[in-house]
Amino acid sequence: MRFSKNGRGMTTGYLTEKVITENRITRDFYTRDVLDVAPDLIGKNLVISLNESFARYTLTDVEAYRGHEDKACHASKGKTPRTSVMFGEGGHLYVYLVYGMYWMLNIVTAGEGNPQAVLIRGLAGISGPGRVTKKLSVDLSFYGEDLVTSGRIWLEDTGIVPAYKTGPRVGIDYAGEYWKSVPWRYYL
DNA sequence: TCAGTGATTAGG
DNA sequence: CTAATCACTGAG
Repeated sequence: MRFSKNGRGMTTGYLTEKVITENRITRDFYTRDVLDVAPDLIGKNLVISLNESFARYTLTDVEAYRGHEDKACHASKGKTPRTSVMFGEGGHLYVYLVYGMYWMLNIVTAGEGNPQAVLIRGLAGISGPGRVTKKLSVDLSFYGEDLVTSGRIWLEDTGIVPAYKTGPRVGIDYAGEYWKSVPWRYYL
């Protein structure tokens, strides 16, 4: 197998069964509370495959959205067709369009009936959630995709646990002072 | 600072 | 059906 490295945590190569299964993160990781899952995502690898090849990126910036009471969480307004996946089992993807242009990629956490998700805000070498999905060609076809079983997108453990920073979440002015200030953004 | 852009949602 | 809203980005 051949690999190339760009020096910023990204690798590419040919897709094999070994690549798909080795070091893959399993269900238990995702079915925990979002405030435990989100910081643990920093330093993990996101792997995405296109045709016979794949690319691997290190997660560097995420935000937690936590259930009914979190006014910034889309699920706080109740279950709708768009948000329904968030009410299901952790490990699936919640993908939606914002401002008519940008797909937002989120990982659902916790168990059924406990709507939580983590927004992927940045990867090594890619800043901004809209740029992440543009670079990875993630769109609505990834809605509901299961990171535990999918053959085209999943997460890998790296054995690396980097130190991270926290801060308030971005772009949620509508959520009110308290939810706006909660430090649920985790980043390198 | 601000326009672009269209799915989603609540409301009539 | 209408209209408001929006977990953003790039140009000026």
